[in-house]
Amino acid sequence: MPERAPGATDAAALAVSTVIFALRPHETTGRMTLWIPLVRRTRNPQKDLWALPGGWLPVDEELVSAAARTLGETTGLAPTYLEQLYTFGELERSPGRRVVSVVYWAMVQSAEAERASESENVRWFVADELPPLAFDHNRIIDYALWRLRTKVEYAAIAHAFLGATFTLAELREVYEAVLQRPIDPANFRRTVEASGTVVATGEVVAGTRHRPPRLYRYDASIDLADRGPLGPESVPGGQSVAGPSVSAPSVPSTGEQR
Amino acid sequence: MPERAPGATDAAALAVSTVIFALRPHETTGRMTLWIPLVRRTRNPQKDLWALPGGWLPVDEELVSAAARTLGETTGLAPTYLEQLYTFGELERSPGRRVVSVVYWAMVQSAEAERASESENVRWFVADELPPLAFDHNRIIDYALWRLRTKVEYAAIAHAFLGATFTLAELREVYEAVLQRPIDPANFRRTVEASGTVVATGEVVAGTRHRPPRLYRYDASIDLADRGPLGPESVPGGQSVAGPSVSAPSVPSTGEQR
DNA sequence: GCAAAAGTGTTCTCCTTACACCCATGT
DNA sequence: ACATGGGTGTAAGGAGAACACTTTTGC
Repeated sequence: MPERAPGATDAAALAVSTVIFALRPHETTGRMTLWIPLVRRTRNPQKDLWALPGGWLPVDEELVSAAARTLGETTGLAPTYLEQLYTFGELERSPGRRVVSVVYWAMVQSAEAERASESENVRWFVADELPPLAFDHNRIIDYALWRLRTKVEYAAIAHAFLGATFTLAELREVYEAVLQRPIDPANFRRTVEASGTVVATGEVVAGTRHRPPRLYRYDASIDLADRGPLGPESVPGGQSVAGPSVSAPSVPSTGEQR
Repeated sequence: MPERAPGATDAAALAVSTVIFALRPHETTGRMTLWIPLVRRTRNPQKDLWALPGGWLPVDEELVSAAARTLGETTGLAPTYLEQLYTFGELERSPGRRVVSVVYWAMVQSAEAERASESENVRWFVADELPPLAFDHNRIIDYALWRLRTKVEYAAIAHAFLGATFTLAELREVYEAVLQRPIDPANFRRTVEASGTVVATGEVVAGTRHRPPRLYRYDASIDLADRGPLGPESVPGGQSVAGPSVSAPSVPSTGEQR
């Protein structure tokens, strides 16, 4: 166990990347779908391939901050949820140099994501229809997708795709899009209400061509209580940022099978 | 997003540490308890404080390999389970220098751990009765403990503390020690058998002063099937090593409350 | 036979699921 | 009125918890 840190030539390079999720209608089917913004690599290695937003870790910047920063640089948005995913460090994952990437995953609000910046070098892709990406980024995204879909079933994070207030139908649409299966509205309502993670505002939405739905808001006090031993981190620009992944007490996953 | 990795002076140092768990009788109560081996720091900073085994990451070594190596150097054992826990990189976690630590957690067999090496600079501690440790290592262990206790409830990993064959009473004892609560033997049996993760060998253990219990073995084919998108990594010396944390299909958590 | 742990059977309760049905609004 | 989704009622099925009871060994 050497006490002196290794020099530049004999050390791995440390990078931070982020898998960013937003919910938008699918281009052809129109159904709500998970989208991910990627950036085009402008240099070698892997020039012109699409890749996760990220960069080298500055010595004086926190890991989460670096993730939140690259997220902002890519989407122009602040994340509503940001959590460390995994650290990838295989010897051969980047040709020529040993790179260790601390990868985060994030959720941004769907409404905002609609007007997210898109340019020659930044493009949004449907999460399940990705082209071959740079490095091991396909594998990383597969894992992030799995984590999102798993976590949504046991933790109250779905609201991170929505605004401050929302109808239960909107919340249910998030679950259906993420889990890719229909959910029974009746059971969903009961499960969510029983979980206590959600509070009725008393207001309703008018203008629909049917019975006006009630508006709900997430109970922030509950969110704080379920973080486990390591509390949520805070990042300058961001809102709610999760520390080491910790289970929440109750989250709806009700409804029909398949 | 700079393309060139930063040099030594403006880069964080990359370290790998491991939280190692074994099950041994508590020194006073005699009950099965979680133990953790720690090493005494022989240099500054934090000289003479106890710390997690670990070291700087060599450029040419895989992250898991580095974790498995430090584990072997500390306990003299090969891990039966090894999984990445989290990456800690707070600016102020190590005085004087920016250190980013990729932390793994491991389980070693209890029987072997009995005769694990202990010396002036390596000592085993009861996991819930730790002194103040170096750096943020108390916090890291708290998180590792939480992860172990959470994961044991939904993934079939408890057998990693045991040998190739075991009785259901031994397996139950593992659960009781980790979860710190009594479990009903009758319900435990049914839940485990229904999970399909365990197979009877047909043999029994003689010599007890009661009815001879049957011996079981874990079904390895099931273990492989539940890894999710990223399969288990393999490490030269180790046995079963888990890739990015993925849920298992079924694991017992039956029995009495509290 | 007795103690002790292995192993089986049975009931109760709670949570999830399925689905019938009523409610409130726009057209 | 009627279409549409919001919202309520209710019953069936399954998993977990509690606990009585039977089996098989050592002493």
